[in-house]
Amino acid sequence: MVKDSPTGQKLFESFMGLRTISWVNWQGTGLKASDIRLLFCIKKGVRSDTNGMMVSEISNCLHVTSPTVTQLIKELETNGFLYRTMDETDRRVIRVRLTEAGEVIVQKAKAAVSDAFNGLVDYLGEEDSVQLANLLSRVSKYYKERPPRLVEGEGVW
Amino acid sequence: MVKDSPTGQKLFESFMGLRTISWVNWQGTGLKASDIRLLFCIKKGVRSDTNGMMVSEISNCLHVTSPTVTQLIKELETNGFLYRTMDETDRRVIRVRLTEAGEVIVQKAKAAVSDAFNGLVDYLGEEDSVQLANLLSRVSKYYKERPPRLVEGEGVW
DNA sequence: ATTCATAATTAGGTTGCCTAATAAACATTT
DNA sequence: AAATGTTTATTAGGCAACCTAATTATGAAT
Repeated sequence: MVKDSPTGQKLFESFMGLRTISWVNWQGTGLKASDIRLLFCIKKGVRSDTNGMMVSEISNCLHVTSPTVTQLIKELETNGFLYRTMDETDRRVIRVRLTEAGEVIVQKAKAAVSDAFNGLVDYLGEEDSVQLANLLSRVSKYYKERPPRLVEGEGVW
Repeated sequence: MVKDSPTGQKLFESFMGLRTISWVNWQGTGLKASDIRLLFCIKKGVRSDTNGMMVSEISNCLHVTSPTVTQLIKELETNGFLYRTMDETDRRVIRVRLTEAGEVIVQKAKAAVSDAFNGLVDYLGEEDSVQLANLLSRVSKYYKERPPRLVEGEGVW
């Protein structure tokens, strides 16, 4: 028996309303949103990992499958924003790092993010913005801990 | 000169973390997420409009272009979940309404939403859930009022 | 030595949008 | 009334951002 939850419905509608928002205009970088996210992910991951990032680590970080990562990497490598090296101890593994050009793009992209989000933060106010970020983090955490149930049978589930 | 905004960066990361979440499992309905959103939109819009919804109204409601709406409608019409009629006073306009089968699917889908979101609402707590919904509404409103700046020239903008 | 598991890749497909061009009907101007 | 412009929906075609299944190479375990 499913509980009727107006709050749940409201939340659902709110999240759906965000679907088509294009948060940042990346045109200045000449790259696509998915490319930038990948570069951000590597920038972040390599700080604490001098070996460069594995495809599987990136996959986990971005919540996408490894074929998707391979695809993204391939394009960005030919454009010279990152490079791969073989892992020294496990030859199945490749290590991905930013090139100098990649670092430059990341800086540009960060500026674009600031520019895009300053307006929103001003609109919401600093306090509410922080709270929103925290709530959204909790939402992500919830879905990470509790992956969606799989369906079989005839009901809605 | 762009202000450095850690709050903006945090918000950005939080929103990006939501990207790949599949909020509701619609398999029980046999339809895709975009189909369900369209049916919800019509269900909502026709309450206050006995004439059925125009393509342009749906387009506005879902924040997608009218060719996208036409495409969605076409599929759902052949599946028998909605039907079109010509407007009586303006022959350019078509009016879209749910069929009985469409109404049934909408009810099923609403149950699926409740089922999917009850868990999240429990996790966040009722109060925080409501607050989150409100904050997200404000975000939507911000982007509706203030469409993204267009780019030209060489800077990040 | 064989079997199993893991890492990355290749190939091909789907979803969910988009833009540009077109057709039909309505509205406005001359 | 005719021409022009505008609005509505549609058709055609394309792209971004993912996915699954199958494959190859290597490493780990029995």
